[in-house]
Amino acid sequence: MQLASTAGSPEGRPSGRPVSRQVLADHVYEELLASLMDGRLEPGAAVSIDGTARELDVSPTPVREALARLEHTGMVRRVALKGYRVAPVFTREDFAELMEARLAIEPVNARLACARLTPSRLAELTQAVTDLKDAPRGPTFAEFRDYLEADERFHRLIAEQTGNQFMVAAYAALGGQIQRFRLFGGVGITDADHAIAEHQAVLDALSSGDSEKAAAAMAEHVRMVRGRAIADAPAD
Amino acid sequence: MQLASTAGSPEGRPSGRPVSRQVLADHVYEELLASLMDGRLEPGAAVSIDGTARELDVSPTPVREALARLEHTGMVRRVALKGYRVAPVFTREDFAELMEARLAIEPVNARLACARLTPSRLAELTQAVTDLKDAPRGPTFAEFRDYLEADERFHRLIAEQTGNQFMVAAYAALGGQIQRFRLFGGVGITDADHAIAEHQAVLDALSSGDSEKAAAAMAEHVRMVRGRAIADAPAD
DNA sequence: CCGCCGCAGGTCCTATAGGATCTGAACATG
DNA sequence: CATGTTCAGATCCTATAGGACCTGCGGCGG
Repeated sequence: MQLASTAGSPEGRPSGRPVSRQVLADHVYEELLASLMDGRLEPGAAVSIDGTARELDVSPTPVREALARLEHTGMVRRVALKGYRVAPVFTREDFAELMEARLAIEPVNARLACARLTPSRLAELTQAVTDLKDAPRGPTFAEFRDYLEADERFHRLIAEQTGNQFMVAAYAALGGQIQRFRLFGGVGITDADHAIAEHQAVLDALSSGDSEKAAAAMAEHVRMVRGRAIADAPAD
Repeated sequence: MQLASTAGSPEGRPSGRPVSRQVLADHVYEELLASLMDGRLEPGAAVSIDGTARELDVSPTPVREALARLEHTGMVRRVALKGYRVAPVFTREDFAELMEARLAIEPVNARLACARLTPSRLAELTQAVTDLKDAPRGPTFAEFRDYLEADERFHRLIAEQTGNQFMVAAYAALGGQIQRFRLFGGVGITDADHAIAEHQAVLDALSSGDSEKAAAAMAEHVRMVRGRAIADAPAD
């Protein structure tokens, strides 16, 4: 088994990955996803297949495949013969619907995760909350990027800890939207102190082993997020 | 604005769709999805890109795009540089997880749908239950195909009736798996009489306007499905 | 008889070419 | 001035070509 060297690239990989070779479409997918998550692509902006291919210096074929995958996540939308566009900005109704969905799913995740929590996973969750507390919260995006990442990681870890592939899939279908909303929903991280306290409460409930308490703490957290966003968000 | 005539097709569309032209990749996607839903592609079977392209008489490019979309539904799985395979058979654990996820999502859907049920939607739901009762239940697949379709339609209509795009997405992520399990999970439609009664109960609760009752009826239905499947399914 | 090697076919992956369509702007006309 | 037309560029969509990799099979040496 030798390293992949699909194209010329005569200099070889820096310290080549031994296995799990990567396909160009995967690279394009991750690149586009990062652009969407980081807000480099604004809602409504067109995502040209040919243009992206030129920008990433690949052919349109892998870009087309990456975008086809992205479409199913709701981050981009496609119109036949017209191309892809970044999904439009969230309205208040969208936000209310998203929170309703989170309320249906995340407390269940917390309850299931609590029942089979392992020490190593608990450590990861604790680390996420610690990162949340330590993350800078400056005004520019670069400065609260780590905060958002830790927040998303906390919720995703709980979903994964359920051990239920379908609950993970259901959360993943929402997770990207949650992240996107944080960027463009009009509410910054003015609620950091409250949010950190709520995350800590969820973590405490989980480590106590009381499933119902964990579910309740998560439900309370989501409700509080909803309440603060409604209070802060500008009228649309 | 004129009709699409992408390829030769000199005879034109039978009664051409005025708008919403179709792209080859869409056609391939629907064709593959139908094959998966109908069980023509068995779990674990390889889905060759080139082979599918030859079979449908198109180039590999649209097939690749269609498969990229299908991957995100969980119906097929992809291994880099090795191709796509139909997702493997459900185990008992998979089934238990799927039912857990349904229990988290579908009662919420019933409650939300109940709160904003329109007469026309109620008529559609009633029709679905009627179709369920009238559908043949013979031993061969062709004979209970309509039964499965009506069953899936009933649940999907409720999800759509919530008016919540995220709950629809969450259900859709499960819907395909539910359908697939019905085909290969080892349990046929021996439970039709019970299932029909439960669907009727959900419908009655919905039309009564009692949201909590609707949610309870749906939860009961899912629990009963789980119970019957566990009783019927062979040990794996 | 058993293991190794080369080869052919199939498959995946990417790039490229070319036809069809959309978009926007310049231009002509009432 | 308003409106319709034309045209060029960009874009989408599909087909095709070719390189890299895997797999199975027949032949050869031990």
